[in-house]
Amino acid sequence: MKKSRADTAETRKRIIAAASTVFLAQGLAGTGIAEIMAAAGMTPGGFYRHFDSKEHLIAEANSAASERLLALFEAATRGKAPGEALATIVAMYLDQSEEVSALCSLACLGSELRHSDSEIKAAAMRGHERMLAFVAGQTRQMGVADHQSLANAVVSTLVGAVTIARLAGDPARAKVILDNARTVVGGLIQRPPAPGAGH
Amino acid sequence: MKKSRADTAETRKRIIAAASTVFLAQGLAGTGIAEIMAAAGMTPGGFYRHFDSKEHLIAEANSAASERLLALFEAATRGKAPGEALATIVAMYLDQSEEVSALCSLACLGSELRHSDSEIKAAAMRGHERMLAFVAGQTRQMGVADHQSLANAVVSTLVGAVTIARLAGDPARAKVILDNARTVVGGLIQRPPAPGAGH
DNA sequence: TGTACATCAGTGAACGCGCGTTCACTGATGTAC
DNA sequence: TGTACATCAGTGAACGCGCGTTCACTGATGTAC
Repeated sequence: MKKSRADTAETRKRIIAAASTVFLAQGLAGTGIAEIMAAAGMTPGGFYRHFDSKEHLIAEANSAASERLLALFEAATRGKAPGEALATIVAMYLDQSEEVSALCSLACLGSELRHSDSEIKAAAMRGHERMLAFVAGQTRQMGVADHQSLANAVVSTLVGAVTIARLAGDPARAKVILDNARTVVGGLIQRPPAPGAGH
Repeated sequence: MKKSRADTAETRKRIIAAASTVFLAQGLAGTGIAEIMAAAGMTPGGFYRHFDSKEHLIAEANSAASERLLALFEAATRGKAPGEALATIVAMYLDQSEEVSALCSLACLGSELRHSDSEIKAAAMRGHERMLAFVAGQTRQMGVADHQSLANAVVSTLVGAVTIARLAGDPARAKVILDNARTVVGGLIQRPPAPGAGH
């Protein structure tokens, strides 16, 4: 049952979309090819018509996830002033519903990606690069002196807070972690640290 | 070849110590029982005289890791003034050599722990609790208004920065991430945000 | 435009490897008398 | 204190399950003429 070229491309996208969702939710090791294919409405054997290995799919799924995350950031901040825009994405990312943070490979898969092959790590780091560039674009427009440092630290805080909050079984505990991160990052954005304050 | 009770207890500790090191370095899924036992100088079969399952060992290895991390923090800050003490552990944790951060379950295993069973997650969160208590103890003594919020955000930033830095294959990239976190956290400690600044 | 054939997406069973776990066995330690 | 026996830490081979991957097969699509 050969499919038309359009159908084939469509199927490939469907597999990546399914993989992206399931990997982020269940982890890399915790998700099997059969499960992903079932989520895409297919049987395991068909997988290898589209990808050479699970590793290759993981790399593509990560790229797709960062694509979606950045698209959300851009859609939510279009036309907003830099300060407001940054506050918006911080709030979105740290929202307890995890609608946004569940798309972030760094927070959902961070430690697992570290032990994956270099192609996968490179894809994940491109995601970090893009997120960082987005935040740094905001801090730069806000006129922050060392806008790169601040942007980098903000991204680290967001990723760390969500990583820990996802670990906490207790929603109340997760809320405290996310709320505190939001408060402190919010303060940081409104009143950036003086240059060289770290030493 | 039965061993004396002291020997048995010693062996158990040796397995936990080996497991703690190898798990943190290679990840949970990436480390087999046979490998841990070899690192402890034994063969796989002996494992089950000491532990019911890999899961139980993981929980104990995490507890041991947080024990060592906190012991390092305490040893390094003994007799120091709160501000100086906090700056010291931030610098230790964010050091690129990873001598200290390599002991932190949250940064090394964060996303993998999330999909482990609840006993393991509980052990990891006890580690977070202890680290948070240590940092909050410092910020409280420093007279920070909302010392709990600040401590929570500092811990999140440390964990996030190390998680991302470990992912980066490039040491220069890792250095930038760690340095920026140190600079911004340093500023935060010296000049804490005004209460309610986040909104 | 029609026809014959090659291509190839998808199926579903089977393979094979890795790894957690089990097991029969060994021999030194601890205990009962 | 000495002797006989039970206990049990550790060995190393084997088991068995899960999962990534392969494979023979199907049948619809695309292409050559």
